[in-house]
Amino acid sequence: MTDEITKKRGYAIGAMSRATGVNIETIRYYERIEIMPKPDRTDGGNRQYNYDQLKRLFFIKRSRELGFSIAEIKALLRMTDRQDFTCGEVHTMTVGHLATVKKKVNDLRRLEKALKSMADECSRGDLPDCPIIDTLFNIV
Amino acid sequence: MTDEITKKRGYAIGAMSRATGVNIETIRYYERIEIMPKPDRTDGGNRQYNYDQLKRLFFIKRSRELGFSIAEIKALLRMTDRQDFTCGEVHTMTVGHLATVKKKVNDLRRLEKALKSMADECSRGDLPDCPIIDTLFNIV
DNA sequence: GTACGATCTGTAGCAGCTACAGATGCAAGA
DNA sequence: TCTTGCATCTGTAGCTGCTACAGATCGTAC
Repeated sequence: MTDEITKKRGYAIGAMSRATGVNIETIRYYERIEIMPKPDRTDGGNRQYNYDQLKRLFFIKRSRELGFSIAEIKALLRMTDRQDFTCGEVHTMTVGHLATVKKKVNDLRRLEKALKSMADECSRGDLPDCPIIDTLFNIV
Repeated sequence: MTDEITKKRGYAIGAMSRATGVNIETIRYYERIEIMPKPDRTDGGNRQYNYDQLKRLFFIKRSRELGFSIAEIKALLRMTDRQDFTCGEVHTMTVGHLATVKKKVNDLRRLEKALKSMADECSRGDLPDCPIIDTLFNIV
């Protein structure tokens, strides 16, 4: 945590952005879609965030990095906001998400294989005659 | 190839869709973004495709399944349309695409690991106390 | 006081579709 | 020939998750 981020004061949106690595525009977007709360404002109208909001933004950032969709994050945050979640529920969501990630990995690996075999067949020649194009163009 | 799809006649958009598995709306979208040509029309104004256009749509479908972006497909099609491509160029594009796919696979596998270890740590309990949420919420 | 960066709002754009509404086209059966 | 009913038409708006402006104001250091 840098000097400008302590638990004491409020943070401007730029400080939030630097602290979390979330783009300023994206922070405002998160407010608009209501996964971040409306923060306090200075007299002039600039946003002033507090420590809880910083933690929340970190939560969102990390969840996004883990591939959770905004809808999933909304569900997680709703649970934590209400404090009515159980560990089991969270586990279920995580495992569900894990399954979709696994599926994506599998899909991409098949795809990788297909691309690789296409590329391997190709002579890289100078002629407009290419097994890659042929493969893509021929109707099975 | 079904009965309605032969080289002889023209195909309505629905036949194209059934033959390739590409959504009707998507076919019209491909026309709009100019990766599919404007087809002939019946007197009443309905689209009538020919065999080349069917092959082209298959090409697009397959390329999309292989994860090529529309921009990449545009480039490939421009080359084949002009007949001025070389096999080497196509190979380069394919290998480039292969690299981004590999990177995606790696990213997703790291993600999968992280999710798995989070899920494994979780006791699936009935309490609102969850190591997953803790992990996501704690500021490092 | 002034300068200059930070922030403001509002809107439009990106990819790659998908989903309507409301109006026609077309083909098969009576 | 008429009718029924699915297929297709155009145009526009929506989806996800941002990002990128423009043009105005805020805030702070000198």
